Amino acid sequence: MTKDLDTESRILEAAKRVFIRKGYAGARMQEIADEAGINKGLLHYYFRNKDNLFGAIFEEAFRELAPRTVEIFESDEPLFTKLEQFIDRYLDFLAERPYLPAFVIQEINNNPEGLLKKLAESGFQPNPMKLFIQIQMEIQKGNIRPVNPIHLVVNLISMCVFPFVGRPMLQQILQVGDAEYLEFMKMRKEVILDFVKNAILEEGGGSRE
Amino acid sequence: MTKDLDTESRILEAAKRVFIRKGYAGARMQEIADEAGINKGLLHYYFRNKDNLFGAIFEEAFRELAPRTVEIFESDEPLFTKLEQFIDRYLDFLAERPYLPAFVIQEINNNPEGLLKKLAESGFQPNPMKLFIQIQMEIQKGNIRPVNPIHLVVNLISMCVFPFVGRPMLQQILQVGDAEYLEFMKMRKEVILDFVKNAILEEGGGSRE
DNA sequence: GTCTATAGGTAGATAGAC
DNA sequence: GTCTATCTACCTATAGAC
Repeated sequence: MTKDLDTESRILEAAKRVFIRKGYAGARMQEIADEAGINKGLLHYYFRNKDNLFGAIFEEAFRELAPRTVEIFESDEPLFTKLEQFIDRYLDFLAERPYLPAFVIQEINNNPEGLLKKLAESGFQPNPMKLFIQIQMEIQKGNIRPVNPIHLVVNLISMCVFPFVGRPMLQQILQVGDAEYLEFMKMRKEVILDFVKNAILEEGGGSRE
Repeated sequence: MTKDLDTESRILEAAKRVFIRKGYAGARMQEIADEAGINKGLLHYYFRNKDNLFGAIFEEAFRELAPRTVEIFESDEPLFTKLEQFIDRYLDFLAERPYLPAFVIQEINNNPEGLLKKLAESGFQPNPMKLFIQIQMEIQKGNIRPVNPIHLVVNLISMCVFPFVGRPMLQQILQVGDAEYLEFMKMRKEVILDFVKNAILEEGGGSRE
């Protein structure tokens, strides 16, 4: 439990937990109040209504998640260093917030117009061009196989994020218990990096830088 | 619009659309009635309550989705034929029901106890062992690199499903419009198969059977 | 700032006419 | 089977005491 933070922070923490657990439509102001150890009235005192409270949570969640996701676009490192750092940091990040991506994706899917418009207005404009060009250069140099940069990035993100988003379904399909799944997740950094490297490295090919 | 089907089917079709669009908690019986072109009373006449109606939709959705997902476990084909067939059929299937996996995943995530229990009771018990053993055999024969079978299957499913589940987010990150994304999705069968093959084929290695 | 009480609206479910 | 009207419960939001 969050101890003696100020009330606003307690509300935000509680709201985050409830919204992530139930989604916007399934969350109840009463449940958030209970979880924060206060009463409903105070929720409306601090945040005028449910939309406002949700907006604060969603924006915070997105601000946490998005920079990590697009981090791979910004760095100046060589391609394989970049890939390795991205996988390493992103999986660490997700391991500490395993429910974050499913929450963000669910809410965007349920309300694409509203939420995506707000994100665009808030100036969220990632720029993947630098990475795409870097990949093209490596192809021209003969270091990696000819791969479509967009597909490479989508494959990478998919392999990192989906095991969190689709965890219950994957466990059901693969008939894997909780302990086994956690063990499985620990190995993924190495597995994904190997998988991607082997998929794109030119066989005879040049240097890895 | 669904034309002159019998009422029950019209309700099911409408409910499916609304539940998929809004999720269980966000869906309104009124909206389903409107979408079916009938009134609320009839919903309760055919399906006693919201839970019942949702149950019918979810079970149908899951029955559609799950066999496709685990289809890869059943076939008797050689490994690479199996992979190719799975990617081909699964992406065709998803292209016609792009919102299905996000819906199923969202509802399982929001209510894991209830829905997973029902699935287990309904006898959904996939058996991935045959595929896992087949992969091990190929490794022993030196045809493919030593890869953990679970990770291979998770990587494959992730690359197939996530572009549908996370589409709005991916488009936002990659700054890609609708037309461009559809174009991108058309290429994915080939891309995923190539990616996986290159990732796991032993370089010097043996036959591809 | 924090509480209790309650207003106002809406959603699911039922009753009953046709 | 299908409709309208209505009940009941719940949920968001507000009012007002402390």
